[in-house]
Amino acid sequence: MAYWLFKSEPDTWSWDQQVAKGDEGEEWHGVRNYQARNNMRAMKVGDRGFFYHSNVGKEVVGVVEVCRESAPDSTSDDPRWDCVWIRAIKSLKTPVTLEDCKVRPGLEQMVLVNNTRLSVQPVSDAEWVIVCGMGGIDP
DNA sequence: GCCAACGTTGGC
DNA sequence: GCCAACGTTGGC
Repeated sequence: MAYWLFKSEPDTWSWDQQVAKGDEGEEWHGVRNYQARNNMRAMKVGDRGFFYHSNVGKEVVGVVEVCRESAPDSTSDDPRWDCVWIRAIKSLKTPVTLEDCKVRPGLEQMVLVNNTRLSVQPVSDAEWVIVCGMGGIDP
């Protein structure tokens, strides 16, 4: 199973809104970046991801699961843009801030730390375990 | 609100 | 195919 990280500005789409969608989940639409899209195309149903609040909070707040594989983005007429659906699994007991990640040994290579502008990114197995630990949840 | 980093666009 | 101009993201 692969791990990912999804960024959203809480003013646009927050963790609370994602949780409110329940098991049905929500289309992760609006991504217009090739790298982010390619990451979504690589996802499989059942893959897990972190839900990160950018700008406001700047912290990982929850865990999501991919519930539909990549398909054309319903909010775009451009066939280049695909996206997956994700559903909320659980909230972190303690949100893990960007600042925490920057100083945490073992997270030096994390994309969140090194490529601030990529909105859908891969997370390594080791990083997943570390961040779950920081957030007070089981991996 | 500013600005650095980065991606995309379009003229040549 | 290069590169300047421009737009967007996101941390500060």
